[in-house]
Amino acid sequence: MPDARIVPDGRAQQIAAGLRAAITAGRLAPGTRLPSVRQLQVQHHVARETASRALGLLVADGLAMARPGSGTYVRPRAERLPLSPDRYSRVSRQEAASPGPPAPNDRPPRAAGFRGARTAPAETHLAAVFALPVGAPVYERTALLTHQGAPACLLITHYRPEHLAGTALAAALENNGEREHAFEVLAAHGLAPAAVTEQLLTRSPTDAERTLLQLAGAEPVMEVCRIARGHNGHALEHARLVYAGHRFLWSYSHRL
Amino acid sequence: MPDARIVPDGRAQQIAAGLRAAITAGRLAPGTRLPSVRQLQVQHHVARETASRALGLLVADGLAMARPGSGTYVRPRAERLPLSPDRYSRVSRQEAASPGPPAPNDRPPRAAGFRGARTAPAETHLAAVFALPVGAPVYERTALLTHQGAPACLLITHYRPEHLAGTALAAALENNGEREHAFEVLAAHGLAPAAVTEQLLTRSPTDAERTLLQLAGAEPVMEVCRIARGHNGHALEHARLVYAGHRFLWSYSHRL
DNA sequence: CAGTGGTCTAGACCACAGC
DNA sequence: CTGTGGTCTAGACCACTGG
Repeated sequence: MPDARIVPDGRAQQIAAGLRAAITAGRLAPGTRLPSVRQLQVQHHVARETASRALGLLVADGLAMARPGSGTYVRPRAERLPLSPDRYSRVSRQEAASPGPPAPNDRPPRAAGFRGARTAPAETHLAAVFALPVGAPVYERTALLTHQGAPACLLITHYRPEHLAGTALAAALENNGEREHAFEVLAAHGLAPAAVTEQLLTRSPTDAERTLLQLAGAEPVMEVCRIARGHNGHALEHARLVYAGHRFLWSYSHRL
Repeated sequence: MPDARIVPDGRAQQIAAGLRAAITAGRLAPGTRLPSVRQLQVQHHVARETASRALGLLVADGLAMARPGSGTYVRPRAERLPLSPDRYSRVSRQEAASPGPPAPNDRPPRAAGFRGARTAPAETHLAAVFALPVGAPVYERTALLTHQGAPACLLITHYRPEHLAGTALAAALENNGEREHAFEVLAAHGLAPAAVTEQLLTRSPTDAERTLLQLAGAEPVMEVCRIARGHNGHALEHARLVYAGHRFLWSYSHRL
């Protein structure tokens, strides 16, 4: 029961602590190359394995990234981009007039990387959302969204097939992805969402997510399940988004 | 640039993969003791260190927990408790009539463990929220909330001192914590919140959080900054909550 | 090519759990 | 007391980077 483990000691932890302090204090700027395994080995009079473990601890913390064959580098710390439901209703007048400081990088993630679309059978959860029988066909789109040039979010979206199959809306969604939010495309085709519910959870990434989102060490993902409904309450869109958790900030307001 | 690392091989990874499959497939029930380091060593003809690393990978994944001197055990997977802003306005009629299945464990976390209260000087962010000069005194409460007997959430709450200092409200908040949400206590004293904004972010826990919340491996925390405002728009409460991220699910609805 | 991180080995010592 | 996980050592091989 006494499972304490307050603060583990050990040579590897000590070496890591020294570097960790230097990084968080800013003495080692992002992008700087850390001492190599062999340098740490002689500096601290430890075995190679121990020095390697010390750097491994920093990588696991997300403070550093290892590039085999090159070195271990201080990881740049990205600012968190706020995401709020306002972005669903706000018209994208981003590039309006002034190129001033108020809008440096507050553009939501846009599609890039792979994209795909297909018709797939609905599993139980999805079928319930759309009030369809299990196994009924649904229209599915997948995308990898990027922000500031880096992968930011995996996206799987589902639609009712009768809304999309062979319609202009489907083509519009295909050719979009770079410019405007899917909600704007839906609205332009007479399917404006009237309400959105979002469920958020945080967890460790899978191996696939870790590589696709370029996550380091123990950085978590934020998994968001979003359901958009029309004025009649029927589901228009079901989206499952897996964000690189360290790059965003989710903001919600509620009147009591 | 080609930083792929699709799926790392290595003996330790292979051994871990076998156990991981057995766990996720349910062949190894939660609570089961995994093979010991020395058993794995002879079973797979590897060095002790390698077998130890294999178990370490499972612990890092949150699939297992190591109890030194005893063994390594399959970690119980907790259900996620949904949290939605509804809980702020819902009257706590939990123990009303039927003890049926609809309300088994959907009670929000309640205070337990340490609690504290003091007056502290406001730092810049807090001062801005309360429209006070930096360094002005604010009333601060800390608590460790538990759910189903396990630590669930660290809580730091701030209030304007004139609302609390030496009032019945302060005493009520002190003596509460077990029964009702702080908002109900505030409302009972004429300070009913009219709007709430919440900012959520996910990150790796600090060492202190990892021990206080009994987090295993790479399990992330969800950090929530909540600001409750009265009808005049002035901040009534500022709360910073750090949840054990794997045990909850945050739910929000929004009308467009 | 020399230097990098990643991994494995065989052996050792420690602190702790539980009988 | 035996078995447990945790850690360190000294040495080795590998695949890779980058001049």
